[in-house]
Amino acid sequence: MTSSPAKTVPDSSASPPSQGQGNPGIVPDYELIELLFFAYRDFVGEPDRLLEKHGFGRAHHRVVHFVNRNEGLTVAELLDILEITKQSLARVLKDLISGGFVEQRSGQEDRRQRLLFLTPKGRALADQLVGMQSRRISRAIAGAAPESRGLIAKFLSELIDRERPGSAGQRISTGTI
Amino acid sequence: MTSSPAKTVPDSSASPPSQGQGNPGIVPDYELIELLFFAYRDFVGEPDRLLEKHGFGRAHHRVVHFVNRNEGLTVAELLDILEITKQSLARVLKDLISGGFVEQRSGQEDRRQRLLFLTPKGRALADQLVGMQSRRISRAIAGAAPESRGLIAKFLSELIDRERPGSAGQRISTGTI
DNA sequence: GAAATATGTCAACAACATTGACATAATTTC
DNA sequence: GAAATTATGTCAATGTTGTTGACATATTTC
Repeated sequence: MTSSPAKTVPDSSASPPSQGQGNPGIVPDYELIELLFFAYRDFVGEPDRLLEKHGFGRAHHRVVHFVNRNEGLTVAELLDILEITKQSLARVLKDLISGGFVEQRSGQEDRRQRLLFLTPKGRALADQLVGMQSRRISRAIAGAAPESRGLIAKFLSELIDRERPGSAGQRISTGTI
Repeated sequence: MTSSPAKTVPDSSASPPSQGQGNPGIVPDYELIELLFFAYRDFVGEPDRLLEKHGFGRAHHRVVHFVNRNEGLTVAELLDILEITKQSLARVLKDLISGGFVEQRSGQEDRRQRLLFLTPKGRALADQLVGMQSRRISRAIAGAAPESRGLIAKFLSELIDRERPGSAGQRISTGTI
């Protein structure tokens, strides 16, 4: 592999590949599209390597994260946030419960509900994961103008779907969150 | 499901879940962590729905995208960008070639190489995908201060790993791209 | 008491990733 | 020119995460 490395993200020169034919009036934003791809990959890649040591994957990460952020939430609420099926959640939840990271308690008002909580062990893991992602964000934003953070948050929240009823984006835009 | 929707992203109040115990000095950045999750999900979710009509998935999207962006690249270069295994690539590449979206031609200097090109059909698909993602970005950035775009691009590129040798991040930071 | 709800579980399947081994053709090295 | 290396393809096996659809149980609501 002594071949020249593929050019990819930051090109300002480079022959225009296909000039957005069939997309009248839209300026192809290759740069941000690819930056989102690479940035997200590495952003979740680092947690992945820690999770692997516990035999967990990304799905476990999401569950631990949102239970940490919303202790006592119901299974239905978690499904609503993650937008996955009951079965997909059940699988990873089972791992997390049997591993002693997550606990279930019956709801007091409605005893059909299984409220989800982190154990101290689960909280420690969640904190580690949040820590590494927060550090990465902090590094990435360091030295930038003070208004950057707000602009970035605004941009990301505007990327989220507003139409899909019940979606995270929907809940954000209606202030239900 | 008449239960109250789970709070998740934009909370400034809310009881602090675990206050980053075990992460001395790190301020947990729940907001950006979750915005990245939701934003990326919807950002790739829209393309997903178009790809489904062709019987394709995300892996096909990535291949079409990077072949479009780098016509004539070799299989090895594509593997290098995607950071997946030969087998994973082979599977989707086979679909794309048999479907008439991608073409292979032997290299002129090195005839072992199979250079990858999009057919007009493949280019049309790539353009559609780039179009919808570009529109989403454009909408998200509309009305923001003119310097926003640069700040966002900087932030995202800073999220990318610089250490991993040969990685996209590495290539970016060394200007090899 | 009947209907609706919250959750759990089972079976089957699909997409996408992995590893490791091996085959072929072409190029490079000595 | 023979040997080693390289670029690619392919096979078999496996794991994670997602899906659908059906069904069971406990609890709440009407």
